[in-house]
Amino acid sequence: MKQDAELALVLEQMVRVVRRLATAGDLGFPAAAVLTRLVREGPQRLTDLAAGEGLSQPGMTQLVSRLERQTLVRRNPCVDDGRVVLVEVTPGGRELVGRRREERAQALSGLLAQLDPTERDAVQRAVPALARLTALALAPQRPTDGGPA
Amino acid sequence: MKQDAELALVLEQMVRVVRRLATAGDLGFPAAAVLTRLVREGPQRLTDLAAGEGLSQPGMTQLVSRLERQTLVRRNPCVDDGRVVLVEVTPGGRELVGRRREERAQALSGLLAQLDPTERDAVQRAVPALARLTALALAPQRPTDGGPA
DNA sequence: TATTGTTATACTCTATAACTATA
DNA sequence: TATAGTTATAGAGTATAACAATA
Repeated sequence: MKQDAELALVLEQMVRVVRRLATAGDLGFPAAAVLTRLVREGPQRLTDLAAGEGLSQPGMTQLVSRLERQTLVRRNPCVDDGRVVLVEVTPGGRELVGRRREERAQALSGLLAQLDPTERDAVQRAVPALARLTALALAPQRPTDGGPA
Repeated sequence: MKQDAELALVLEQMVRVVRRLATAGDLGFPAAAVLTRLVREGPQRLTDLAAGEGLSQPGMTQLVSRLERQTLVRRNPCVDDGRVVLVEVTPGGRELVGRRREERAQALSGLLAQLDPTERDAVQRAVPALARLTALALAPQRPTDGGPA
């Protein structure tokens, strides 16, 4: 369908837009995502972070090391299990997440303000559906399995 | 506004989704974008490609070099001006763009099929507005300048 | 032996600075 | 001198394979 192709194009443009929406701290998308997750969900094991962000475990080790070097996160040992590392956001990291959220909100509302009321309305009506769409796309997909039995 | 925050979240999720929508040829997002542009618009100068994709000129030199190594593009000299390089997609590159487009369309229509008719409708109605939104966001922004004089 | 995490290595993506070649 | 492009260098982001430490 033609609509699908247009939607695909718009989605790809969005990728570019989102990457320019917030730039505080000079963090890339994955670094910001990890930081945001730590703020939202509290300290986490490295393995869980990797799984949650769809990265490999070594990839997450390195990302966390970079964030640690910038003192945005801390590695804490786990008392129950000597193997696990609990990653925790620092006050500085928390503050940066807040600033990015601000930036993003500012930029976005500036853009929305330039749309016609009709357009704004169309976008807002689509948000729940788009949220469902992304949730479906990001859910662990098992094509031969219709879901939980 | 609360809606803005939700929209921002959805947009970020979209970034993840788009990156998983098409994987043929193992190309990253920028590589695929350059290739697609070359298919759509024909041979281009390196400088124009860099400007069009929002990369630095050296960045584009390297990206084009990688694509050339994979024989997805070719560098051609320009007869009018010995300094310029015209980058052209090869048949293999063109074919790969086609395959990726297929993949993406498949994945996307699979996702849309899982939405309710109401949700699908809401998404489709928002596409033009979202296109405008991304166009606004990606336009060269000069806050103190209302546009071409 | 299985799990958690790190190190080693390699590749893409990206920038700035310095350079070459052509106009 | 200005423009087009490349090379040098550095850093983020990502993967797989091999390893160490703990359970």
